[in-house]
Amino acid sequence: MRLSQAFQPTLKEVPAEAQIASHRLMLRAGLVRQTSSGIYTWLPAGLRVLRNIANIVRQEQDQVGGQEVLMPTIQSADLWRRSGRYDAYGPEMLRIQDRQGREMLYGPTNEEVVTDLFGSTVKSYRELPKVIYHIQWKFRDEVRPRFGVMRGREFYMKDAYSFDLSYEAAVSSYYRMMLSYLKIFRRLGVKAVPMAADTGPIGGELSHEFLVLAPTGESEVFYDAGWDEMDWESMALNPQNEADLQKLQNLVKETYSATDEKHDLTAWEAVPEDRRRGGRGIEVGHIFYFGTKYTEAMGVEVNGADGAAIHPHMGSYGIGVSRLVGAIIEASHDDAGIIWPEDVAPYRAALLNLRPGDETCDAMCESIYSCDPEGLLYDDRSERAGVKFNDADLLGHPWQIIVGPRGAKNGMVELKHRATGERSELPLDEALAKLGLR
RNA sequence: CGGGGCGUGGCGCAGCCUGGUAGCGCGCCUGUUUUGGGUACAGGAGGCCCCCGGUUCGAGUCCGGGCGCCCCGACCA
Repeated sequence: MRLSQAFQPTLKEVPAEAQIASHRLMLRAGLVRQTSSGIYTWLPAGLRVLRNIANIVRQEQDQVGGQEVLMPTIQSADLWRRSGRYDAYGPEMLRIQDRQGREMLYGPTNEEVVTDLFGSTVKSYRELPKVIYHIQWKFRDEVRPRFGVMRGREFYMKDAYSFDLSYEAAVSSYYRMMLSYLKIFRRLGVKAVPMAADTGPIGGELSHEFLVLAPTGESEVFYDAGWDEMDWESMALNPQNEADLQKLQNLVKETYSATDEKHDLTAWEAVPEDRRRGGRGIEVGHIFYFGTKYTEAMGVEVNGADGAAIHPHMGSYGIGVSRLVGAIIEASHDDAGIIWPEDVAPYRAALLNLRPGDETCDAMCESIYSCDPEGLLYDDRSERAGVKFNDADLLGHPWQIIVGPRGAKNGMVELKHRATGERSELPLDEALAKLGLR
């Protein structure tokens, strides 16, 4: 993308409403604009990040057998009456009426829709287990939206639902999903620790939240240093292997972690003092096992091998995709701006032409740009070098390819790594090779 | 939902107490200048002062009501 043609506004000054780093940076870098309290428009760069995250989530969910669908945002109240949650959910649910006066709602979650969908299509035990998920906008009328997209009212969420024939199978699905989540967060470049959690209005008995550690997090967390030390790559747990899932389950049992609401002082005392870790965390995922709560309430059953009806056991698994944009920034930024992990960055590199109009610089930039017009943000504006440097740091692309008259006439470009600040001057070909552009 | 605060060009703010020509910085446009970390100078555009009502000769300013937004707390991907 050529920056001169992009819809990419950056702000020099910080809008007064933004209090925390990620919110300030998202506004300054032109990722989002607020349209009303807790509701945002995503601008091109922000949308790219949102999609990158969603794609990683999608790949990993497919990897563990997830089937992607797209359920609606608007749901009927009747469906929620069948589960008994229409009255239970409270004012957080946005309730609306259509022109016939029918009661509708903007979905805060999708257990009802998915359970109904499943029940109306799946009739035999042979079709289980199933994992159905979608990535869709949700609305929860929060009492107090804040922190930008971290606690918006409208938010983008991946929610998956598992259906199993037995408790044991459902627990396997639960830990398989946990494994998938651990991998997702690793790929997103954040450290998220699963912590014992309350089940809230979704109900159920087994539940973990995934928390990204950050000082601005809303929950207080307590965990065993073991979580910092686990080497998931070399453990290579296979989600399709029951023994590996058991291993994970044991690790979770043996390695303490909890948010303040589930904090267990007795168990905490058992953790050696020098291994106790605490802090604040941002909840970016939440998984639940809640058994037959919805399948029973909504009368969903399949036939077993012996012909007897079985209420499938369910779990639900959420990842706050839009919240993750904020959480990642919260965990990865400096005074100059955002520092994107490679896989979520809106562009893999910024290409800075320090002197547009200079024949050598222009020619070199054009040849670099043509390698990957989609993945490079080419700053071809007639701005001063300082402006370009500052904007590039603010936007936080993993790399900056700096082309100035000094080096260009010798066929050299400068490469700056945003995360380390490291700069090196390289011949053009070497630089391209290093970034995988050639 | 309880407590606090704020609404004035795109952004950050002053002006309000003590009513009388709507201001500053940044950004934007034009020109010159500068050319490796937000350059300098000159000229210029841009404002239902959140809305409604009241007081007054006169309201951004005072009074009443409403709306919006933010912050702190209790609640949640």
